[in-house]
Amino acid sequence: MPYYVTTPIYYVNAAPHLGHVYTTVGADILARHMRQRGEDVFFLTGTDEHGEPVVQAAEREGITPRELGDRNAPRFRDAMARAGASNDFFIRTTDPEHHARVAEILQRVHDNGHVYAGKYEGWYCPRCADFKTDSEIAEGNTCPIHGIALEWQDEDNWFFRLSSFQERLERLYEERPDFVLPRTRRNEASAFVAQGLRDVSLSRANISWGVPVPWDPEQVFYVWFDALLNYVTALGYARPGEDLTERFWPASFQIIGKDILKFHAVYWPALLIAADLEPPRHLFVHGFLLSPTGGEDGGDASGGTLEKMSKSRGNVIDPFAVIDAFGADALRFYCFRDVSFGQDGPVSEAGFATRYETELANEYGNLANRTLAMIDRYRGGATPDVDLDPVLAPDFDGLRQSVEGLLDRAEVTAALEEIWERVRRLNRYVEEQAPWKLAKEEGGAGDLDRALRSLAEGLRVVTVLLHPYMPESTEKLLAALGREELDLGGASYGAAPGGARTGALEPLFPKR
RNA sequence: CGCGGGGUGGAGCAGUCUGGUAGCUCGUCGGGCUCAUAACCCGAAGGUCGCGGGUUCGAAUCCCGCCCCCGCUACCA
Repeated sequence: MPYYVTTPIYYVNAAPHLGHVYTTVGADILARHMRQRGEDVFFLTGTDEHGEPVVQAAEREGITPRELGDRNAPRFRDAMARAGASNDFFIRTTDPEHHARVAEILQRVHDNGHVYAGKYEGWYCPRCADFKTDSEIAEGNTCPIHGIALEWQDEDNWFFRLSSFQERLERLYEERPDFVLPRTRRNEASAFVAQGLRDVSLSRANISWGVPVPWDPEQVFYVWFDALLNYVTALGYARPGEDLTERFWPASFQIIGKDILKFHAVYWPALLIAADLEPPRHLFVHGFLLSPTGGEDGGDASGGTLEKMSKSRGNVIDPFAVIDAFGADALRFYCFRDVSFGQDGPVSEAGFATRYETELANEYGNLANRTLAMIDRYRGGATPDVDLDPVLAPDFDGLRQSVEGLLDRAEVTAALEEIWERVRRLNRYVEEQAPWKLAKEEGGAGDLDRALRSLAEGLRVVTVLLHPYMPESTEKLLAALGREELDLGGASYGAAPGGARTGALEPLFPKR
């Protein structure tokens, strides 16, 4: 089955931060998991480079918008690679192929009768060459950027008949309750639509940085429309000489943050329908990573209050510093372990340190270490080729199916918890069996064989399942176990035979 | 004002859709073990699940009302 997963495209007017990494890794976990299931996967991320904020950011730095994009887009590309993203393509909205396809699709929307000429009215800053929304207007009706008085103006725009899609959208939410996940987000979107929709302006006359309107080249499309379409346009040119649209559209999962819910849950499906395209199968809306502020040192979540991380609040965690110090796997694990995917939740350096030490180092890393050490010590580095201990079978029975079911709904955190319960189970199993005692007992050899073989097999299963979360570490561990197969079909207790040669392994998550 | 969330032992959360004597992690206290990254395992203390009413044999879970916190309220890519 084709499986297409996307992240939002990131706006190049600022530097990559943890929020970008979070979204991308969430999508990456799904992509990697589906590849393990043998699905035909395409995973897209990229950058959004048009719009007024980019023009202004470029202005401040004395460069052109294109130069700003050319400088910052690679930063995002590199950032995602460092976080372990396995995206199949990286789109930039400045790609000429994207421009061509946006023009083509929106021309179709126009020809289908969903576009009309209208007047956009609002408070206008002549220096910004842009209209301001209520929230963007500073004290005394001035521009927050330039501090000058705003003028009430209107401009001739093209409008998209969003209002005419109200009924179709309501039906979409009704007929496909899982279109927007988690369910609470669907309720939010559906309630918003039920309040009634206004048409939205589709183009801008006063700015030239964007995709020109094909039937009115004096204007460019409003950046949101050009940006949203990336999910479709990329499929047209990601593989040279091949059009993947038929194969992968509609997208299986589009991962977004809750701040852009409206654009994706309302504008986006309407636009697609207007263009004779299908809405995506699922939108998954994640929450924000919150950070303690106002506490003494910001390290203790019990201190101040929790707020969305942002540079201006000075409460950001630098993901790249964490990756440099602990590795991408540790960061990936932490973000999806400590905060339920889909909800807001607090993150902190103290929380990271705790999870790293207690779970990655002590529970998982140490489990790997003691398992390999015992196989080496008691059996010369060969996993005994004997029958498995049936006592563990019930604990692993249905695990793979359960993880698959959860990840089918992008329940990334719940799936991780399922797996982690088995990591703990295996540590308990070691205590129950006490191989060090069996090794000393007369006639304990058979029991010891069985315990070591079962332990290695259980560890292999959880490691295969953990691979999407921590790709590097799990591959190292599987190599040390002598079973490198990643296929999810092998993620059941007893799927791999005994008799593997184990190898040496440095601590996966060394303590600091 | 309207809409959408949330309020669960010291901290952070799950459970609420599909009612059935409250669960997880961290922290605290006590015990066990020695294979292992002084890791691991077991046990204990600690909660009237925001408040009030209702439905029910039975409610954190369903219904009504109220209080407090957060987000959204249209072009924040």
